[in-house]
Amino acid sequence: MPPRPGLSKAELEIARIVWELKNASVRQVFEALPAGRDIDFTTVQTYLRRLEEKGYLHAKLDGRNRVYSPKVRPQTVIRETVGEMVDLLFGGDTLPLMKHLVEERRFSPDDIDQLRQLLDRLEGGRNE
Amino acid sequence: MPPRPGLSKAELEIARIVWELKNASVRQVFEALPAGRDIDFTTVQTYLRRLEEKGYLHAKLDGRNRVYSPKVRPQTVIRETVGEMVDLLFGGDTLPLMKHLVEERRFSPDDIDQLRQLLDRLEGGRNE
DNA sequence: TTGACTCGACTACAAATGTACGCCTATAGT
DNA sequence: ACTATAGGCGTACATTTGTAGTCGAGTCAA
Repeated sequence: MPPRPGLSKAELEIARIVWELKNASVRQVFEALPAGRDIDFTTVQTYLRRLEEKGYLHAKLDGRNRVYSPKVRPQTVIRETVGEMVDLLFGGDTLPLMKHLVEERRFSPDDIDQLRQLLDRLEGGRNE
Repeated sequence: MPPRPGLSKAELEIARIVWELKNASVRQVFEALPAGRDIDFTTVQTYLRRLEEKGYLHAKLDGRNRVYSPKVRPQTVIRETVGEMVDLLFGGDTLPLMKHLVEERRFSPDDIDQLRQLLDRLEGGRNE
């Protein structure tokens, strides 16, 4: 089986909304768009259709309305997308991305704590 | 001024090579392609031309050869690309991406140490 | 000086992407 | 029943992306 074709930006945006809602009709997705994101209803329809074609979403009929739900797990899409970006931007090396994030994006002290704990847990696992 | 148009994957791949080489002719870029990446010389030419058009690379003539060099700093491109991905995948929230990376990608104990140190430095800065 | 090469410029072109229109039918209100 | 709506479906279409071919001018070797 050919690997799933990748998601475009617009498609990803829409897919994310479906993930959040778990289950959504075109209209629901449309209405969930952030204010200011000004695209046509039918455009959303098209993205959802493509998402289904590409195998990322599942659609079932509720009466004559299509209700979309995730098919591929978000986790998977995230892994693929991030992986691709790491490859392209850092030649596959994750650490530089981490460094970039820590340096360039603002973290609250709270976030930093959480990260520290994550790292600790990792190390724990390793030593077990 | 309109914001620079984004880079496509193939373009990013090529741009990265130029960043590495600092300075490169089409042929040098072509030859620096990883084994197995089988695209035509003229294709590379096209990507470089587009990169120049989009304002990411600077080209100067060395005799009749074009030599490309970075114009926009890699740092900037990385920031934009990563930022966009964080928006798309995590609604702009960086922490989940960090978590994802820590959980899903393998880090060596050494990497973990480096990350810890990064975090420490951050906190130091904050408390100063 | 005649090939054999190499580049740069221009052109080409299919696929993917971003975005929307139009038509038909079911549905709800009157 | 009659009309104004809303949704589904198919279609459209410009732009961007991935990829390459052609042609003409310079360059090097014989």
